Amino acid sequence: MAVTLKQVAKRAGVSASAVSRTFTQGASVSEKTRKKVESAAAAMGYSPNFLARSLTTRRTKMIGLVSNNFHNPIFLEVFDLFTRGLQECDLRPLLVNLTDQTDPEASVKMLHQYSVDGVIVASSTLPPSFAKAFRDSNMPVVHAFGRRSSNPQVHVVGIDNVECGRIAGRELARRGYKRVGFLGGPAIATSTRDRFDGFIEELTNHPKIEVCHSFATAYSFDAGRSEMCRLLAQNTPCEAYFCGDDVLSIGALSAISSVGLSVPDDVGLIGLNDMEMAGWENIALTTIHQPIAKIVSSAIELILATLEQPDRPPEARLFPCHLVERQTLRPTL
Amino acid sequence: MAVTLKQVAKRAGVSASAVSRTFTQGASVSEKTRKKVESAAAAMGYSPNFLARSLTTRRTKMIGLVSNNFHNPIFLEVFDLFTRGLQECDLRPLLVNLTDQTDPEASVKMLHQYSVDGVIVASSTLPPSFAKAFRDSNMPVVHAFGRRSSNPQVHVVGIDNVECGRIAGRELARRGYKRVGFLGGPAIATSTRDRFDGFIEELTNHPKIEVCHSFATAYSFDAGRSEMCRLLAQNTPCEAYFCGDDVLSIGALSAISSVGLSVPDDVGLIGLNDMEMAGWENIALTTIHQPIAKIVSSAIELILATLEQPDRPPEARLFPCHLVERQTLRPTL
DNA sequence: AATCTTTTTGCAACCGGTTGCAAAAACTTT
DNA sequence: AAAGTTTTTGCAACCGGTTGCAAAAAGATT
Repeated sequence: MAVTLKQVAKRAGVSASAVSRTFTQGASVSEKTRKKVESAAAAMGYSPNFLARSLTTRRTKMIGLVSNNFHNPIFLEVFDLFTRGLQECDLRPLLVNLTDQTDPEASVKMLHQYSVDGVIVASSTLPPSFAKAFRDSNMPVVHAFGRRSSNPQVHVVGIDNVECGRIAGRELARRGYKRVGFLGGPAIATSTRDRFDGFIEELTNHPKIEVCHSFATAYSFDAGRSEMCRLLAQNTPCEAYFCGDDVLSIGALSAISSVGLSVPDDVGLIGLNDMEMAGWENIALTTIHQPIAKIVSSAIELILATLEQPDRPPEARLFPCHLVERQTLRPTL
Repeated sequence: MAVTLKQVAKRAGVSASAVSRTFTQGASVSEKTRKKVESAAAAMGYSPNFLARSLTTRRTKMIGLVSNNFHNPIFLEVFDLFTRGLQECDLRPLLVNLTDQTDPEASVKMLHQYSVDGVIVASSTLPPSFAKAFRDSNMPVVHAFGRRSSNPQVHVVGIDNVECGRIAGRELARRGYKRVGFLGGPAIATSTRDRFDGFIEELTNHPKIEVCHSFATAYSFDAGRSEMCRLLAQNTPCEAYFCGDDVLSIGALSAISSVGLSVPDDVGLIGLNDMEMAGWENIALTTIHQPIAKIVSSAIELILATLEQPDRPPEARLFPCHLVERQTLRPTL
């Protein structure tokens, strides 16, 4: 059905190689044959088959984009940035949605079978070992929103979650809260663990502040809401909470207002991410800004560099985060 | 680097065909050679290269997933459903983000060059002609969330937007509003136009009700918010608005409360989509439910059917929508 | 054991391209 | 015009698989 190179060659009265070269960057073709080929190709509506080409060039220009965060609105922004960014580099994302049902190993094999040039794992909950599985299968990998591990095996681009925990702890202390809580995402998520560690660490500097903690089952509105409901039903809820993520915060916000309490007067909240929605006026969440655009573009840059130079030593790029004050923490005393 | 079929054949002491057949569904191989091949393959870590295979089978099992809705949170749900659904059918989505900068024609060519088996256009703003361009390039297409056109050229799966407009109109009338507005998405979006038409049509049955309309620049929070700000600054804003989409409604909601008015006492709002967020307690949007899970699974079913039978006549599957009452319209009189 | 069927197998051509190499063509230089 | 250079060209092999076909092997029937 589709027009092939040979047909074009025939019509243009040249060899197949000539046609191939016409469509290959930097190949040697005279102006005369190029013209002949181009007009024949245009007339027949020919364009080269990328997959056939990839067989010999060993480049598919496809990048596996693997994520398991399809319930956190911030990931729509992330996907938008990734797809645009990759497209600008002439790469196409092959999307993999890692659900509970899917076998992580299978996705490694699958992307290998499709010969993707590289893989970007975009997840703050997957362990470094997952990203490493791609590396073991000889694919360049970047783990975006991942955790820097002690002996780095893959590139990591993200934030310093421990430091974010410290920022949150410091901020709550500064505002004079005396009883504060950590409301994390899933207890197994590396991001939650790190944020927790930083938070606790910072608050050991303030021994008078009482600290408690709990974990939601996911980074989602519902999980945040139900966990906060549980907390509020206890005898002594905290005065303020550091939620592991904005969407958790928004769930918590909803729980708080539904029992008739108000934010920040009765309960303070601080989130993390600064997703678009956090700035919506009916939410106005005080939160720690995570520079996702930078993270994404840096991840793309790093995967590109690794395509050029596959044995590049693993690198960790962590971007600084900062507080964005809105209306869910009471003013400094 | 990667293990090839020939290497496996050599090690197993059989021909290349035997190896190929071992990995091909329903091919004829004796139990004995299959065992030999499988153990050799396992030892060497071989798995067939899908792209090389696709050259002869003419099936890549890749589906182009094209969208331009990367700013509406409902599309995260849509992407989640599409990616899971496709994965279950052993298909992989090649994602295309159609931004203002990207040339629509280029995406047609690109997906053609990657030999995708089919294309799903997931957008309520793109015109039918866009989906048709894929058809013209000989790819099976389904336009999800699209508009049924008078002479259908491609499959369409979605809702009856005109009917949704009627439902909204009927509901506002039933609640006794005397001055109602339509706050649409982009005026060129087919979905907005249809919803508008249905809304107007229904309200002609209620000549006493005054109707006005305006259009936001996009289906986004900001667009909804700024358009509603503009409306509220006018002399005589309406008593209630039908917003073309939930995220517009939420933007509008924010605008209304920021000028100190309350919903539904001062202004009523009804949205469309029933995205997850509409149910969040701090939003509680009354809206028209669009069955996205059904739309998505139906779109996948239809593309699968069309892969089997490429000349299947174009079909339109429109699902009924219904009102979900929450707290942004005043009670019936 | 001889014949007929059915199943399994390998050969070779093919899918749609790319690319090293040597010959041919086009320029330069003398 | 001959010789030397550089550029362009086509041949043929290759990328990693699949598949029609006829021969070989295995199984069934007499």
